[in-house]
Amino acid sequence: MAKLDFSPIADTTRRAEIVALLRRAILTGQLEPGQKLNELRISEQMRVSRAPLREAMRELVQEGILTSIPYAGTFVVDVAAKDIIDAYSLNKVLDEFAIELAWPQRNQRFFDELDRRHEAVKQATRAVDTTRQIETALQLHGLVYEWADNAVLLETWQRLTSRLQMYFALHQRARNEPVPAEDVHETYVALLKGSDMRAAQRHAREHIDLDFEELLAYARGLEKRASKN
Amino acid sequence: MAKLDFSPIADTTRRAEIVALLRRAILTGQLEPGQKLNELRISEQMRVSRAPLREAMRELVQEGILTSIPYAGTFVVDVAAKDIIDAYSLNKVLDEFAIELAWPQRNQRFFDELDRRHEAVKQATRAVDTTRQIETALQLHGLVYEWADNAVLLETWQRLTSRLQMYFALHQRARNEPVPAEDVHETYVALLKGSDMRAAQRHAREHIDLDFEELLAYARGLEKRASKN
DNA sequence: TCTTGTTAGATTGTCGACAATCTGCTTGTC
DNA sequence: GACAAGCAGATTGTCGACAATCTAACAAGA
Repeated sequence: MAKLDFSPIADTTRRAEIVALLRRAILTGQLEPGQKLNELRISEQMRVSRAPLREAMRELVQEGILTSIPYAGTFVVDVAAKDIIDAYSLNKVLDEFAIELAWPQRNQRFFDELDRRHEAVKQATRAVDTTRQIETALQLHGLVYEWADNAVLLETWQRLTSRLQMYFALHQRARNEPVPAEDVHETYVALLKGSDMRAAQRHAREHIDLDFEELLAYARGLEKRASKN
Repeated sequence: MAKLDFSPIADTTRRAEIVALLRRAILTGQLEPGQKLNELRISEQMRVSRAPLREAMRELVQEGILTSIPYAGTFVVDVAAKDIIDAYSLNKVLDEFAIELAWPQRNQRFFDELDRRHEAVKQATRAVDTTRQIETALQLHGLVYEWADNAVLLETWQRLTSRLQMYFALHQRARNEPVPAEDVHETYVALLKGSDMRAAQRHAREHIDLDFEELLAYARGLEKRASKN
């Protein structure tokens, strides 16, 4: 019998589809921070009842991108400068740990996948598709987590990623100019292929800091706007 | 006007109460790993409809202590040795980070709270209340996270704590003998009061390893039992 | 004018019933 | 006896309606 790996079939519940739809809307910035989600309106738009919609919302609340106040409503989480700083500083620590765990697991398949994802980033960059650019970049960074062989770490990172993606999207949206077309991941990929783990960890930190500077500037703008109200 | 700090009023939704009830049942081991949660039966026992119960379950699924399979049911997560190892190794990294962040924030209030929580552990130990012993020990360890002033880190740890508490409870439940009455936190507390941060971090790691050895032995038993089926 | 009480409208929380799906048993066929 | 098809029961997923609660506007009184 020919050996064939089947991927798991898609979730067939409305709930799962609603979660995907809402998550995408939030992470791409179509739903803005602080915005209220009206259950009746959304359920009518999606042509579903409120039950699966509400269950989906509970999931996203636990995922940390929605926040719920009883009898008041469910809102897209507000983003403060502090949140971005916190997420990034934790991300640094986790990245270092992930690289350490993944390091001995690296093999040809790892390198191939690394190249594949790097290529996806470059392609999105060429196409000037900012949303996809963010997605692919995070997927590139996610590879070490997937290879770290630590389910809890991977899950933690995926939760963190949700917010990072949201922050990036907001950032991109805020500034009207297009994203830089240069490829900042060249060194990162090269180091992950190399033999100096410490160097790779160090670069991951510095690389993150680089993006961080821009994001932080955006965050400060948020703060200023908030203090006006 | 006298200055008075009001704490936020309790959540008044059935959903929130159900979450608390179920979480407690799982973390204390009353609901065993792999066990199926029958919605109709539970909703009748609690005298609520299935809607808030299901929403509560979604939250606990995202929290990582329940797992759901569409049209099949919702189950208490299975615990494998690998899960315990993964959770603990991540916990070590986070502990080190938390201590680093909390270190410059320490003040008299921190030390007072540290003593208070330490006292709570000792009291639970004297009373041979194993469930409470686990709870208080985790709260003691949680202090540095609360003082680290990083919301994302704190939230991550709280999620991790859920599982750790569950693992400990299962462990305690598995062995019939009572828990050791000695106090293993004396050194931990002393080091957090001291001036050598590295020493405190190092001890946190080793201390965790200590508990870990016992837990791992339990985990191996689980593996053996699983392989029989 | 400021505060307090009231009320109407909108929105969230909860309920009971129905639809979709799964599981295990039974039946029939070879 | 082995195996597939089909049926019945139980359980989960979804729906529409009702109850509880909040918000904002308005009225009444100090």
